[in-house]
Amino acid sequence: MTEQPQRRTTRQRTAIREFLSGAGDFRTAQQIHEQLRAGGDPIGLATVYRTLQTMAEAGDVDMVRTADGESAYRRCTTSGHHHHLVCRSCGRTEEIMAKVVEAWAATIAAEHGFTNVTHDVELYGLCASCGARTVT
Amino acid sequence: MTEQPQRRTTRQRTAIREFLSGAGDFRTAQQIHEQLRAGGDPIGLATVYRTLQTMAEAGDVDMVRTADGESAYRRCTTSGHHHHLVCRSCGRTEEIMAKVVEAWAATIAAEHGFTNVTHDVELYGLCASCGARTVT
DNA sequence: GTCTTCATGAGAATGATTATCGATCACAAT
DNA sequence: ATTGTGATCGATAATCATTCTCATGAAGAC
Repeated sequence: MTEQPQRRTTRQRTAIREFLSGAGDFRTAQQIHEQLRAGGDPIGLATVYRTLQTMAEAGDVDMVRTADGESAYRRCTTSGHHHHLVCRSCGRTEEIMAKVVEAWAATIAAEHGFTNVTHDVELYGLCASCGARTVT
Repeated sequence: MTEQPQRRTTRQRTAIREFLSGAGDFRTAQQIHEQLRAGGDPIGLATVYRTLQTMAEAGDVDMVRTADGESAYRRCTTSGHHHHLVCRSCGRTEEIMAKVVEAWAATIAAEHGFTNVTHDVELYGLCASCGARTVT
C-alpha cells in the first residue's frame, strides 16, 4: 500500500546520519546545515530538510518542536515509543519510557469516548549542571 | 520586579475575548483575525497576535502548537495548569487534570537531576462522533 | 560504460510571526 | 466636558524557518 520509493545512499545522507549520531542531543535543521558546512561538508539546506523529514518518517530520528516553533531532530537510541526530558539550557536530552503515562492516556481517552489516541509528552527543565550554574 | 503595565479595555481586546469564548475550541491567530473582520470588526493582524500573546501570558487563554507549527489559542474554562484532549478531526477539546502525570513528571525530573521542570502533554484522538463517522 | 531515476542545491517563494512607528484612544484628573 | 499622558492600534515592512522549483549531478541496475 505505502509504496516506498527506493532510498539511495548519498554522501549527504551519510553525513547527516553520522552527525546526529555524534551529536547525541537535539539539533535543528539549521544547526545541522551550518555545522556540516563548517566541518567542510558541502551540503544544501534543502537537502538537510528533506533528509530529516524522510528519516523522521522512517523512524530513524525523533522530532520535537522547540519553544519558538522550530523543529529539532535527534537520533533515537531507543526504538519505539518514548518521551524526552530536555534541558532548557544546554539541550541535553534523556529518553524516557513511561508506562504510567501510556496507561493514563488510554484511560482518559476511553473515559471521553475518544479512539485512536496518540500523545505528545515532553518534559523541559534544567539539567544538574546547568541548574547549578544558574543562580536564581 | 515584574512591573505589569496597566491593561486597558479596548474594543479589539473585547472582541477577541468574546470570539474565543464563543468558539470553544482552538483557533489560530490568523483565523481569529480573518473571522473577526468578516464579522465586521475591523482589527489589525498585529493586534491579534499581541493580544493573544498577552492573554496567554496572563493565563487567560491556552496555547498549543498545531502539527504544522502554527500557534492556536483557546479560552480556558479551567484556570491553572491542565492538559488537553483534542479531536484530530473536528477540533473538539476536553480539558484534563492529571495528578498522575504531574507526579510522574516530578519524579522523573528528580531521578535525572533536573530542576525547574515544566511539561507539555497533549492527547490527540478521534472523538466519539468523529470516530463513528470514520470507517476504518 | 550506459541508462534511468532519484537526489542535490542555489535561489526564489511561502507563510506565520514580529518589529516599526506615527496616529489614536482609554482613562484618570481637572 | 476637557485635557494630558502613555498604552494601544494597525498598515506595512522585516524576519526567518521551511518548502518549492528545476536544471544538473550521482547511484544503482544491466
